[in-house]
Amino acid sequence: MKKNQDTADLLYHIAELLELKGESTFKVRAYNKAARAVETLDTDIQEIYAAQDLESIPGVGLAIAQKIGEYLKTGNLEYYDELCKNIPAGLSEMLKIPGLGPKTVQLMYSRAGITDIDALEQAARSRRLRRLPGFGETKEKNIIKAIERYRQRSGRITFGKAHYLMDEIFQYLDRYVKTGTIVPAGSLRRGRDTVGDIDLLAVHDSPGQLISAFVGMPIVGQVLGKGKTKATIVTRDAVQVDMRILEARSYGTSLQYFTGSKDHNVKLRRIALKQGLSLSEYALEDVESGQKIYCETEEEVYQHLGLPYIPPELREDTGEIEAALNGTLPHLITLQDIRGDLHVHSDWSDGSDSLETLATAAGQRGYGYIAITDHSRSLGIAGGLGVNRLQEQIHEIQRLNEQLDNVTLLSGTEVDIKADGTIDLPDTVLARCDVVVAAVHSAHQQDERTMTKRIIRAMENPNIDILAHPTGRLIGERDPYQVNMTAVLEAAERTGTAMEINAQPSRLDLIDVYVQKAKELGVRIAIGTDAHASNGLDLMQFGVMVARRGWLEKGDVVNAQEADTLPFRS
DNA sequence: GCCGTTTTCGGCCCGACTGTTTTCAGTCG
Repeated sequence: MKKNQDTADLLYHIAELLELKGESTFKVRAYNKAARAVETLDTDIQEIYAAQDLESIPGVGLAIAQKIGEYLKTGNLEYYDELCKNIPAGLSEMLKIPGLGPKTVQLMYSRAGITDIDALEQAARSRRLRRLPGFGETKEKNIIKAIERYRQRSGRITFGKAHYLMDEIFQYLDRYVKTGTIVPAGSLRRGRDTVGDIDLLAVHDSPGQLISAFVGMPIVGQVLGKGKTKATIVTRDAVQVDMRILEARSYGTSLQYFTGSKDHNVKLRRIALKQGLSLSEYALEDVESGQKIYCETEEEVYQHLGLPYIPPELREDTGEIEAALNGTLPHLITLQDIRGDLHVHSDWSDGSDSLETLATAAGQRGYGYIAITDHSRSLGIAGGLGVNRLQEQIHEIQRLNEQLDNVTLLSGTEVDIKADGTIDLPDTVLARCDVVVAAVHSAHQQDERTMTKRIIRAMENPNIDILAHPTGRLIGERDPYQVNMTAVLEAAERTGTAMEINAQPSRLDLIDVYVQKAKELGVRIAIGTDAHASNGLDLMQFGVMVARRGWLEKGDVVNAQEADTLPFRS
């Protein structure tokens, strides 16, 4: 569904160009909103276009629908070409420099002829920028620093990296917050698979002291801002972290506000206004009387608006507010619901721990079972098991199970889906396994049609229980392969194959949008850590996060069941 | 440009911080 992303990118770019042109912010917002809606569609936009139903996409009206239509039909958009003609291409990239917005970029272009980042840097270094109205020496220096940061910045980081960085910060600040609390907000709290920057909120008796400690941490590379209630730093490896100090009486409204998403908040505020209430991070305020209602918890905020509590992972304005109004919010799965792990590697292939060690680790986590799914023989590089070794392992697991008390080891394998969709181990051997996980590990470059056919062929093999890391992406390193995920999900439903949410922070696929789609289709989901050592079992929390973002409940997840009721054990 | 259990026209979330301004505009989240 590359066209969805292409279309969304086009709309995003139009929004940027309109911004630079000085168009109404509402128009800009409209294009951005439409772009986001297209980006998160779980249907191929070409199908929607073919059904002449583009305007059914929320945020897409007549004007944008026509533009999308023209683009899909001809591969071009005259309106867009016209915009590009009048605005130098480099201006869009200048907008990406933190601190520079459309007004500033436009001013620098019209008054100083600056059309890209290189020219901007030159102007700043030669002290020509400070002559512009509203500019000064400080601003000039800040722009130079911002450009340097922009050039070394790595973009969004994985949720896992953000999570571990947050832990590190908490450990450091621990001694300062004995009398208060610090919690994450923003996309980190919502559990997005990538995080742009880290938002932290704190309640503390001596805000000044906490802010000073925060900007003085050893990991700080640069302090971008430091005020009474908020500070912003960039770590040495270029991750931005914001810290805000809150008042205890406003904790609920503030946490709600800074958790976002922006779209969720906008809709929530609109609902508030309809009830005569203005919602800010400080309080709910009666518009007429000016009376303030303080909320110490998020639950109170939602309650005052007549809504049940909406978990952070759902707050993306993808129907959660409507579901809350209708009383149809899901009871999201939690880490405590997980009973086992169905994707684990041992030292029989490229893992580092023995079967016994893994069994013990599973027990320590309260699991009833884990499936040992070492690589099959195609992955020679990962020490893949051939038929004989796998049979040996099956015997060894049977032997161990007789000694184990609370944990059952399931014998399994992670087989390779070859380029033509066949499996690299014979069915006779697969049939002897408790769990067979299948995945693509090669020929990622196949076109969408070939890849889709390949995967579906594998799923039609009755021995295949789970399709692992279904898009093959490695966040920030490798794009997902081209595959028609809707067709794959329909095949999963038809063949009874479970789709995996791979809990590795660099993978985290199936992604949330398709998890939700899978649920709608009645496809089961397995959350697997793909652990290569016993501590890798702890990655489960990241997989559960994705499941929650996909609206999953306990009953939707295979490994939230006990071993004896697993659907594919015969 | 989109949208409608007060609206098909007139709205569209709200406040902190910064740098430059003597009272505010721009940017960000």
